[in-house]
Amino acid sequence: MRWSRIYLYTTREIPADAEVVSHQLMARAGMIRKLAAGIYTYLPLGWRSIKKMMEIVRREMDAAGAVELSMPAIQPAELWQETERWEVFGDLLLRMKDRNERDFCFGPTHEEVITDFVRRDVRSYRQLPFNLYQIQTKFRDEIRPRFGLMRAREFLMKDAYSFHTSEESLAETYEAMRQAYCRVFEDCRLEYTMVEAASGAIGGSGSHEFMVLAETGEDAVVACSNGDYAANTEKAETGGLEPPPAEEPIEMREESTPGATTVAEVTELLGVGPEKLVKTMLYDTDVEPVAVLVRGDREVNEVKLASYLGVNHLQLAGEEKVERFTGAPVGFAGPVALSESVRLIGDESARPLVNFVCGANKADAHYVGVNWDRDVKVGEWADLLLVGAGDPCPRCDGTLELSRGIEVGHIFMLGAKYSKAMECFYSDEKGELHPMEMGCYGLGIGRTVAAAVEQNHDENGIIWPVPLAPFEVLVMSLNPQDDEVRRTADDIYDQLVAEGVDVFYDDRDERPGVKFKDADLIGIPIRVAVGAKSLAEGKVELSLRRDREKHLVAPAEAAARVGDLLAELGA
RNA sequence: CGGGGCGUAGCUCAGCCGGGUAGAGCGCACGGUUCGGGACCGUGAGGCCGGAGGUUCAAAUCCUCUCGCCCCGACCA
Repeated sequence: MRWSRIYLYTTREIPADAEVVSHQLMARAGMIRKLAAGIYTYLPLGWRSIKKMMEIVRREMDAAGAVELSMPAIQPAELWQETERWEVFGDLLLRMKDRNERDFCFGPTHEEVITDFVRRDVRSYRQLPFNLYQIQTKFRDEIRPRFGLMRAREFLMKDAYSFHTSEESLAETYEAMRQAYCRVFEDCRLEYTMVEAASGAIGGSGSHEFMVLAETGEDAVVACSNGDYAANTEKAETGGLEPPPAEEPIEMREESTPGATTVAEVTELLGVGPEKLVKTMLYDTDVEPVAVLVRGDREVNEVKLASYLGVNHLQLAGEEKVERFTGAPVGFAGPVALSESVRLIGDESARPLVNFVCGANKADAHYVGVNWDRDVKVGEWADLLLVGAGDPCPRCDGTLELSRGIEVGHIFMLGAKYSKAMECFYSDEKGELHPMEMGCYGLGIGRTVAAAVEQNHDENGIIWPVPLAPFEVLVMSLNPQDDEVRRTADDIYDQLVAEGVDVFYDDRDERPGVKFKDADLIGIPIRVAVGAKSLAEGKVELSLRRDREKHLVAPAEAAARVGDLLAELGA
């Protein structure tokens, strides 16, 4: 492909709304352009990288026994009402009506659609298991789209769904998918990690996320320094915090703490450490108000809390509600003699505390010397802790480290959640009906490509890993008005094309400086520069985008040497 | 949805506080000089100042409403 023929315009300016480097560089390199919030055009250069990503995914899905199909993007409301997700998804669903006023949505995922047609076709255990996938445009009306392709509203995703007669069979396919995902991200040359994940609104038992590690990642992940545990912080557990030293219970008494509404202020005033405090967090849920007790120096994990309570929505109670439940302004809530209408749940982090401090449910006062059972009874204890760096590993004696990642893949063992709700049954050998066991496996195409840019760039532009590069080789004529230069560059380009090399040719009538800058920006891994200077000595220049080290070779050898370099890069 | 910010040339932005001829850089067109890391000189085109209403002799500028975009938060198969 020649630059003069492709539609490609780079820019020096960073678009005003591009915040993260992948968005900035892909926009500047003429790969993507925003049409509306979270909605992007993939320009020819960007589309080439996207297509490469899709081919890698197809190859691995096919190899793992999945079969490709394509389902509708527009889906009728009735299916979503069967699983109650028409309500659960809320505003995330882009809803629309057809001319007959029937409700539809633009599919954000396809569990309902696939379960619907599978239940029409599949009757017998003999037809199971199978695994179907598609690569398709999805739409989720995110509250806050951002970061270019990393968090778009309209996006490309590979989603696969498997159907089984048993959990064992599901586990087998789940494992095959897990390995296929690892191969995909390895094929892309990305630094990634697999973590245990919270399964969220989609439901199900087991779930893993694939995270590409990057500073700009929106998810926090923890990993044990010994490598035997990694999880999304939304779900991560700890090995249990160090218990406080044993003490004899002392008498509970009230202390005046005027204006001390934060843990820091209370501990300062009373001269105790924050780990001696019990923080009482009041939450509003769809069902009932809840008070969560957590050690003063720690935070509540709201995802764990929502999943423990089995609710979809939950938020910290507002000032008014806090006053209504505790009879005190925000900052003085405590479990002692708290309103009966509030469900009291203790986090395990607070359980071992003795003689602790907590709010007195009245303004400007805290209790000290509080003890469980004697002073306050907690009916429920649960793990609701947000893990932090340095916490003990739940699997070994290592400690947990925090890092950030971009969620590029997520696989779930759904179990029978959808098959039950939608009556997707099969009959077994005895003719008895059972709901099918299901798995689903998502992988963000555009997001992975953006993640690759996050991980592979420098101050001059993108440094594509070969598998995702829009082209593998760039030939540039530095002085196209010079006949010999142009002829030599043409020859090398033609030769590479003839050899089937994935080559791009900057044949534009531009100054060398412009071409070098553009070459760095679009980040094609191998560069062949043909210019009057080196050609006078009978040479052209080969270099890698990654190290920019120049190698002079005779024009006649250029194509062969490019082949060597490609082989070295494992293309 | 709550808090904050921004909509002015194709792009990035000044001008707005304190109302009075609409600007810069980049890009684009033309001419010339250049030609190995985003050249230089000259000339030029290009704007309903997001939209609607209001105040005023006069509005990019002040007021009201509205639409869009961005940031922080809540949310996220």
